[in-house]
Amino acid sequence: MPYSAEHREQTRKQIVHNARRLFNRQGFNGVSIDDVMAAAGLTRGGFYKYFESKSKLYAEAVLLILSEGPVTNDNGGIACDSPDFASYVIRTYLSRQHFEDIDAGCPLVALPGDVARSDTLVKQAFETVFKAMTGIFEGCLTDGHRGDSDRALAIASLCIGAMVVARSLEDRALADKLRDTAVKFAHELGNWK
Amino acid sequence: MPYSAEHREQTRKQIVHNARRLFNRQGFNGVSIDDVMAAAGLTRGGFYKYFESKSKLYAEAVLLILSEGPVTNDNGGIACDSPDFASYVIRTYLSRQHFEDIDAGCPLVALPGDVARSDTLVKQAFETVFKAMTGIFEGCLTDGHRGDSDRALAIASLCIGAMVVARSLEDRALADKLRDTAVKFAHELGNWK
DNA sequence: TGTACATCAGTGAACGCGCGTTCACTGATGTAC
DNA sequence: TGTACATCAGTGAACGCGCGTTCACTGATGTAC
Repeated sequence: MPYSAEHREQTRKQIVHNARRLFNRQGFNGVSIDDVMAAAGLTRGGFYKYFESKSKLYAEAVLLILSEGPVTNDNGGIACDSPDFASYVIRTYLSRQHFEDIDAGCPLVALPGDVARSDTLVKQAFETVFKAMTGIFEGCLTDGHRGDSDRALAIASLCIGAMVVARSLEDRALADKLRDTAVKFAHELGNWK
Repeated sequence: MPYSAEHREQTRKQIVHNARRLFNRQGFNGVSIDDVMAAAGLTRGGFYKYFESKSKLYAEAVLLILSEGPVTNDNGGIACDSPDFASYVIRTYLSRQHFEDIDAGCPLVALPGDVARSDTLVKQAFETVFKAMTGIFEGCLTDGHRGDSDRALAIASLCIGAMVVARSLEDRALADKLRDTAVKFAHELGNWK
């Protein structure tokens, strides 16, 4: 039994990690298996020792935001069902840093068009991430809005929509305005300060 | 001078028209020039008699929603600065028909990821369409919100975000709920009934 | 009215390239003895 | 402790295919005479 299971796991992680970065930046069709493997320090041929297909890798890369995203691992020290937490998430999501950091950014922003044209597995991965996001917002609703899952859907849609559009505009000033505006109205919808 | 100018214009229109349909469904990389020309009843070789590059065609196809979209040509007989018109646009935009009619749908929904990775000209086309949409909403704001361009940006982001995500989900019921919810909150944000 | 012709819309082969996937192989590894 | 070996991670050539773009060409057209 040569090579440890740990070695295999490590290599696999390297591949998915780099795939996520590349897919986020270039989209599904813009990234080749060569690209992914080279970024992981390997060559083309070994890919199918780890993944059944490019599509399966894609689905896994989309899910990576949940385990390696900025929000899940680091709550900024705030209780995860408080208005402050919602505010923190919104401001982080719509920050200039997230706008620019496409590599490690949210796949909901970088890949929706791609995903709409992909297979079931990929859409399910996308859905899982989206539900995680709306779940966060729903958990932070208080007062008369507690448990208002529709409201959480709307807030998430607003945040995602604003970022998606912002990244597709040529006018940087308008993109900035769009982010700021979305922060403001997301707070308004959630009744957060 | 063989062939009329009209003939040339007609052929050009055929190409862009089919390109729009195909791009909306398959994205930039998913459509080949062969595909576009074949759909227009022509062959590959003639393409460059009409367009400088695939990218230029893409930009033009994105803009087509403005002249051939459902909203501009047919206002449903409602004054275009009234709350009723805003309501009509929102309901049309988030309708099941628009959800399913990807071919003739809004490029803001079908292509944002693609566009973010495209060149300046394409992003400018995207921006033009987006501004047209926010302009409609802004024109319909009344009462205390008149001229509140930020509010119009937020409403547009919400509508676009909801549709973009809805198309990328596997769960059809959740997609439907997302559309309905966006209709509700877009009305709320615009203070429209 | 009829015909020769310049124009240019449209053709289809070709160029150089990259893709996803397969496969026979090499060689590093930890284990058994 | 040292060595032979089974395992399998990783290699790189190959397959069959499609891409964006170029180009020499064909042939339908309306015009000039």
